[in-house]
Amino acid sequence: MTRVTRGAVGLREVAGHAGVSVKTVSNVVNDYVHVSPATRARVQRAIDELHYRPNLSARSLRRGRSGLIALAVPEIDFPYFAELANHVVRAAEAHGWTVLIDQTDGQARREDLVLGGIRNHLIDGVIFSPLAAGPKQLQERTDRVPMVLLGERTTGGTIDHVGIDNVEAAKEAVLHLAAAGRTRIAAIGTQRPRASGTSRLRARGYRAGLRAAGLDYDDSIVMTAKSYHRAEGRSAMAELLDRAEPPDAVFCFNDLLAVGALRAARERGIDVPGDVAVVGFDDIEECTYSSPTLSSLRPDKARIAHLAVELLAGRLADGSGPAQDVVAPHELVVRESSGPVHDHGRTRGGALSRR
Amino acid sequence: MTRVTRGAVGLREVAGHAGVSVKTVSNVVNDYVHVSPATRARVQRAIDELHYRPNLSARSLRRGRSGLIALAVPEIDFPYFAELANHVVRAAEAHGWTVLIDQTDGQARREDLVLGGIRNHLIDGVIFSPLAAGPKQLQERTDRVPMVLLGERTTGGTIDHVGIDNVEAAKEAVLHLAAAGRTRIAAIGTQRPRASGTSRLRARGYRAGLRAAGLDYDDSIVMTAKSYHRAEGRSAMAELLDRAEPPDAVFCFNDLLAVGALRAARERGIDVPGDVAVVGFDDIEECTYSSPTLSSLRPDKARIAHLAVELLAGRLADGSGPAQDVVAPHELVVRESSGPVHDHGRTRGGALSRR
DNA sequence: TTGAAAGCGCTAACAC
DNA sequence: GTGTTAGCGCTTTCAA
Repeated sequence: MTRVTRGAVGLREVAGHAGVSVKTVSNVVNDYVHVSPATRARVQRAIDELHYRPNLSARSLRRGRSGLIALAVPEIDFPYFAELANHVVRAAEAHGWTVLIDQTDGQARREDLVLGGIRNHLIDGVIFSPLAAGPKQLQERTDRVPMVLLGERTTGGTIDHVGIDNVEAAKEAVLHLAAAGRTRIAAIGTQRPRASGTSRLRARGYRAGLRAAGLDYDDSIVMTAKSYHRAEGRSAMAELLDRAEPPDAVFCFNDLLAVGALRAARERGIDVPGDVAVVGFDDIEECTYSSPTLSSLRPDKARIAHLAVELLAGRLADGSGPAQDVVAPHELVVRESSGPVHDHGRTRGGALSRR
Repeated sequence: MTRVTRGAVGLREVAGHAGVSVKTVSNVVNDYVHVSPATRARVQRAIDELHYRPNLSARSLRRGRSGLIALAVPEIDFPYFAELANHVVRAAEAHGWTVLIDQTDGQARREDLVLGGIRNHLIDGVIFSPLAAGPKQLQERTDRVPMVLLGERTTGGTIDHVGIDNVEAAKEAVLHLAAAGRTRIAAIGTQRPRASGTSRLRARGYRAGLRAAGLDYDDSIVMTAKSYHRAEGRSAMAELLDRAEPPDAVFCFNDLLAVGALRAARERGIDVPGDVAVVGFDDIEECTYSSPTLSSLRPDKARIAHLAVELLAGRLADGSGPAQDVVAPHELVVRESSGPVHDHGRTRGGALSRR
């Protein structure tokens, strides 16, 4: 086959144009030290004139590193994941890495692709927030690409993990509600018994919180949510509020559920926090602007992203060593939805509530 | 240099294991037809046993196609861009493409990198939503990678473009407010005079709407916004409401500004829509759940994403042809924030408003 | 239907 | 400080 340039200008063309060898051009492109200023200038001019750009596929093949990492999340338009992605992109930048988004929809089939190394040798590492995949699938992966898991800690896992203490965080939320005098605290967001992920941990924290507050666990006010979208929170809350004995507080396992719950309350003229307090989880920006503003558990997303990227960096520098498990801090942020009930709030709540 | 396998298993190893040539394995991997079932089965078994995964960098280098497209947006955690990214990822999937996120922060320097072909030969195309880059920069790009622009149409551009009719959409929003009897309609979201992007188009539509409704343009109630974040909307609305003659309606150039505006109103006990109506732009999901729910202009995001991806696909199949400019549909969605004022709303609004 | 071999553009070992 | 060259793993032309 004869040389076909495909119209692309490569090192060779630049070298020819500058009257040097490809190696020298490569040295300039890669900012190597041992290039005389004069040569460097000449090469740089050739690069500019020919609009040369290195072929990253070729570089990646040769170096064995692509400078790409994948972020595999259920849905990029979930505010939590969008905010997290933002932080991951920024943290990755510090290493000169670009982030590639893998949207799994939380489907087992698509998560298996991530675990199976669908993008082998194209990405240097992957940050993975699994929904369907359980500990077994995670252990059995055959892929060699460094991986950092987000979300639930796979007990005894061999894969690096970054997360917050979900049980403790959920417990804090419930204790906060109890301390505010709430005695009938519902939960929205449990999932099918064997579901992996954070829902189980938050449910455990919810029960622990009730216990610590001396409150009884009432299965009838624990609502499952098929997904963590706003619509699910709305319908679950609607069901709770339409009961004969509605709760006086609700702990939602994420903020979208909580926003949906606020909506359901508003539609019924039920005052939050006057009649029912609401606490969410994730502290997405929407919490600060909803009406009422939404109390929430804030995981340190920037920290999580930073830690995940640094763990990857560590694996890339030195693949060996035991799996690490890093716990990022969290914090309860109290806002109107579970804050002190003001007089005018009470009055209005009383006037409007219970239709 | 001797063969260094780096521990990775390649076509060669599979071929050896299966007792066939490299070409045959390649044929199997690429689902070519002329492979006998027996051979295929044998090769497949070798692939499974060795956990072979094709090296995508090598494939990309050889084929000249990577299967990667970039989506370059200001911030991925802007709900509009997150939702758009979701649609782009799905649309790209239909072509077997993976999406890589480039976050520009709307900074000229970072947008120039996109235009300069920072990821040359690594991505097959780029969907770019510029903020800082003007028509000049866009025209002068030296990169050969197919690009589709989102947002403002660069007049007379040589680059494919997908967008909605921003002027018409903004006009509709204003006419809707006028039809509801509002006579003092403010705007939030203009930017510095020479700013590119959609803000100028929406400002033009705003003025056109006022004119069509027979209302005067009042510069004093047209608020600039440095960015399109919620906080900006809140402070701009606060300023408007604290005036001696506050507006009776506000058109915000995006939904985040509108959400911030709702917050400012709520903080002052001013009823929406009783005292002031609010309309946003983008129709992010948050609109459906805010209190009150938010009227908004809905660009068909799925359509935009689909069209952008298809334009790229067209360029990849046949690079030639004139630049295309496709207009996606939009629709005004009226919700509580600008809908009819109900009695109980009025009463409550009256009770609470103007402290 | 399968095999042999060239070469995509780059980096890095080695020579000068 | 600069040049020569092998080869990363794959696809593809050409031959068998």
